Amino acid sequence: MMAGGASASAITTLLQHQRVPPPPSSDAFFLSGSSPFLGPRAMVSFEDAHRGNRLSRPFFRPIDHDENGEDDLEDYFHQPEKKRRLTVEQVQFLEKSFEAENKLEPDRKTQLAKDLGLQPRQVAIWFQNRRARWKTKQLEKDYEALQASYNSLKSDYDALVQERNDLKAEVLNLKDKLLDKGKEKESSELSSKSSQAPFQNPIADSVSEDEVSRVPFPTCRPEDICSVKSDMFDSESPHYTDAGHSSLLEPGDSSYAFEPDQSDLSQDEEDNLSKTLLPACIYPKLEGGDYAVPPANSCNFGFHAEDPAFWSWSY
DNA sequence: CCTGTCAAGCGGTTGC
DNA sequence: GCAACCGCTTGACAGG
Repeated sequence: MMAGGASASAITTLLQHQRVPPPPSSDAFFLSGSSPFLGPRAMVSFEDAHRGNRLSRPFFRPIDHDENGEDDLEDYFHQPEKKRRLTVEQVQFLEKSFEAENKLEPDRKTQLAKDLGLQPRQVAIWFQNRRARWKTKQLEKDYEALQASYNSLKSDYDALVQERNDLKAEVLNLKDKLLDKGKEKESSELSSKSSQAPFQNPIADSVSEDEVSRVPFPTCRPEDICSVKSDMFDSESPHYTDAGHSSLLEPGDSSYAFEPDQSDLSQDEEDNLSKTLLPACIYPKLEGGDYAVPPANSCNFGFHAEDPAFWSWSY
């Protein structure tokens, strides 16, 4: 934190080149006298000097204005307020002070005001505005970070969708082969055991063709999966568990940020996806809402694409 | 003339 | 109740 006392000399050093004509005599009371920050464009308000009077007027006329006699002085005090920017040096010093501490204690405010030749209220206003600007920039940074995170997750998600579609096609293909095998077996058994009840293919009877893609996962036992799965899956893939589904994909709301091909996703799946794909790190707290509670490792989806527990949820 | 920036105004909120 | 703060807005000003 920058002590106010140390600032005066720094300011003097910084601005010893800047000399400003004295203000109108009637204003002298409000000035801190020798401050080198009384730049030509500095403006202070009567408001603080005359408490309660909201009419504000500049203490200083810009240096490029002529100052000729009482008429001008009269005009000066009756002109509507003209806003004047703080000098570069004033702003520099305020910036340094802001970097040290973006909150303004009363003591520091009065010291800064004295050092800079400003009204304390001006210093307070400058800090208010500066905090607002800082917040705006921070929001922009956060937005950019969110955007980058979103793009990354989106591309990951798209890749996974593509992969899932490929796998689904492969499963369909293998199911067709199973059906063919079943029919062959049925015909051979019919010929050899014509007196017995006909073999019933569990898959063919329980799943209609147009619903083949919606076969509930429990009908597909892990060993079945292992037997039909492609070499895509490592047979030593570590953790197939029945609990895998629920632990990875928690129920959630339907605030889904993406607009992917959702034609074959159930609402629950979409919700789960939204939870999985939008972790807390990119979930700023929304007004009146709570943070979503994503899986702890959801930044990488919390699972490997090869994990059967993962790919099973979509079938 | 348009637009961006900034000091300041104003109303609402909060903490003491 | 008051002071400090915040969000939003206004008005002056500068630069393209």
